[in-house]
Amino acid sequence: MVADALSQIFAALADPTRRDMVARLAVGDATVNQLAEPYEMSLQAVYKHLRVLEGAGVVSRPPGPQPRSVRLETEVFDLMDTWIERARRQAEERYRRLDAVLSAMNETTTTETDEQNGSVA
Amino acid sequence: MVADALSQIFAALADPTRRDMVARLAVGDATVNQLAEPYEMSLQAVYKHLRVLEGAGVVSRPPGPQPRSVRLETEVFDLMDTWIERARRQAEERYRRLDAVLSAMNETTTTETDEQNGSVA
DNA sequence: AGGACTTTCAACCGGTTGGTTGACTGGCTC
DNA sequence: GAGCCAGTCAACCAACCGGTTGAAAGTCCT
Repeated sequence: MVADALSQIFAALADPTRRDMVARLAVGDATVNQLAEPYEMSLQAVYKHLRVLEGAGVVSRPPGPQPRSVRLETEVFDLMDTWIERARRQAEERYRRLDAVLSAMNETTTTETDEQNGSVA
Repeated sequence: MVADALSQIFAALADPTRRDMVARLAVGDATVNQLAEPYEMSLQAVYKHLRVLEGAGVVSRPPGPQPRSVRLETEVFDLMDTWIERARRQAEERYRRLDAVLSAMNETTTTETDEQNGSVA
């Protein structure tokens, strides 16, 4: 196992319950019980989710007195952003290049170009 | 199942092979065979990955002549960004607020006071 | 029509996941 | 030290995932 960091982060955030926990933790730290309170599932299930988030580095649990706190670890956002923005930038750049090529072709060759497109799903 | 869009997107990107496909598709469209070429796995396995990406809306396959092309669908990046940045912003704002409170406490009350807790409703 | 190639479906397998229940530990407070 | 409460571990289960193989459609070109 020990999947790479990004895989773990994305996988951790692929669950709605876990995303909700993260959203709530962004507002403020919480204990396991506070975290579990809104959900229907058992406390143990929440704890398991927590361990997934912790394993992905999305969350940390500084040791402390009885009601241990859970804290959001915001660096993972940077990791995701880096990957996402890289892909996005490359794609956009490519589209720009493609447009350039197309318009260049349009200028030089005045032949017809019936290009019908209807994307969108 | 029809899990919500974000869950599907995150889950799709949680696999290294799939992320690699996306990275390569950001550079340019490809056919399934071209996509599959670098990997050890069977063509069918690649196809399955493709369907996951397609199901998440990360990728589209406009109908066309025999070697069908696979195209990256960049809108999903916006969806992820929106979620990520919202969480990040809230967390940062909260830390800023916390810092303000702490420094304020440091200034006004130079004596007693160990009121340190960060709980949440 | 035949043949090659691409695409897709289906069944199967081992490992992981999300959830359950039950039991156990660790600290605090009487 | 008894008891409670928060947190944790372990076993189990059904469902899902990533991969395989085998077979069936399409689709294109002679």
